[in-house]
Amino acid sequence: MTQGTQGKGATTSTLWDRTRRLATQEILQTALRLFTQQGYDETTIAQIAREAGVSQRTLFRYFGTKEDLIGGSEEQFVTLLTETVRKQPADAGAWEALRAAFKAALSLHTSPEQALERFRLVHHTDSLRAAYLGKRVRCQEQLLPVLEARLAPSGMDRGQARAIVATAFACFDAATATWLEGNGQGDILDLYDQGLAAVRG
Amino acid sequence: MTQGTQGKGATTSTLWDRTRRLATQEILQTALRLFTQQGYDETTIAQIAREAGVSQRTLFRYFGTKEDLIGGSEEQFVTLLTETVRKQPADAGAWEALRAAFKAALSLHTSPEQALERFRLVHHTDSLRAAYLGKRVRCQEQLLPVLEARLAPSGMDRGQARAIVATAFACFDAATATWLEGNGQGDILDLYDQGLAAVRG
DNA sequence: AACAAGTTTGGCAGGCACTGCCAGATGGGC
DNA sequence: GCCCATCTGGCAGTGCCTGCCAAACTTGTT
Repeated sequence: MTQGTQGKGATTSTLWDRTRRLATQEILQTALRLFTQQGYDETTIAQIAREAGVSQRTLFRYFGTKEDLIGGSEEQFVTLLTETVRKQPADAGAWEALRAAFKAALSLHTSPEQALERFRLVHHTDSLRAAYLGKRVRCQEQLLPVLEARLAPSGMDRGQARAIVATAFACFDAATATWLEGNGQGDILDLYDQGLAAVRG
Repeated sequence: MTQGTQGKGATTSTLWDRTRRLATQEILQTALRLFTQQGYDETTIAQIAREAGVSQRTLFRYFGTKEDLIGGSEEQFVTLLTETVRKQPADAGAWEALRAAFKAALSLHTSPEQALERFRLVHHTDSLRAAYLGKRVRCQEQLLPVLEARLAPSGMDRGQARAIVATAFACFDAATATWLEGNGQGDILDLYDQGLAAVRG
């Protein structure tokens, strides 16, 4: 609805878009800084807005909720996951496709340190964790139809496909939890493989 | 903290406790009725309190949050699950123990119709679902140490145990989702078995 | 360079969940 | 019947979030 005549231009040159991008980054950085400094619940929207130099009203226009100030948008995440799965070779099974999707998702983080910091924050804050889990199940639901095609040849019904997707995400979560417990030691994907091996063994 | 000199008496005779129990039921019923009638988000605490005949302040003393007005307390749930697992015979594997725990949890519902209604409500309301998922992972975490003993002989480490517990819960959730999709057709535990079979190949 | 049109912003009022505080009502033990 | 412990209700206040409207700004045109 915003820019209709943009075609596929690489650098969106309009001043509005640039300012918007800057403000987004500024807000996001400020929020993350304050959250890690004094805790999520102890940080108010008013404070973030003040220190980021925008009004509360504008902040809420950029990010719908306080929880959104943590991670990339859910939409972006869903797109990445579904596209990655879709791009997998036709002969790849559902498990491989899901693994590839997780790998792609993990590569979004700029550094393991930042990932650790973020995971820790989400993991230790009830409201944040709940919000994350909500996004997670919505991702699962979006992924289900994409994977059903890959599972139909094996004679799997919808319910079983759902169980497989849910299991993959569960093992991914378990892997990040274990990774977190070890303060970022090792590779999340390795932990994921080990967990899945224990389950499917 | 409330009654200390109660020992293990069956009928708590104090008037206070009886009134308290009555009020709890009244509030719970009113809330569930209003939620199903007009939706969770469209129902305010003020309305529930008014129709249940208590003040908002008292309602919040009985139930800490609006989400708590839906299901049994998290504590009760955790206790049931852990106790059930603990009571399983020593030679039962982790998977059987978890299955038994889910079976026990399912038997808490008074009727499949009520269970369906409740599940539907939780499933369709974002905030409720997020709260439920939060409780769920906390249950997982409490269950982990109980199951670790059962898994140690197989040479499973903590991370793998976590993956197994997470997978069981994931398949349980997938089963309820499928059950919900079929409007309560079939048995949740059967769906759980089918899902787990698909996962464990 | 000024103008018209569309978009974004900020401030205000308000709703809702939730909490701390304090006075008043109520049940329990003597 | 009395005192103490507990519970209740109302009030004010915080924090997240939304709708609304006027002011400021960007853009394309003349």
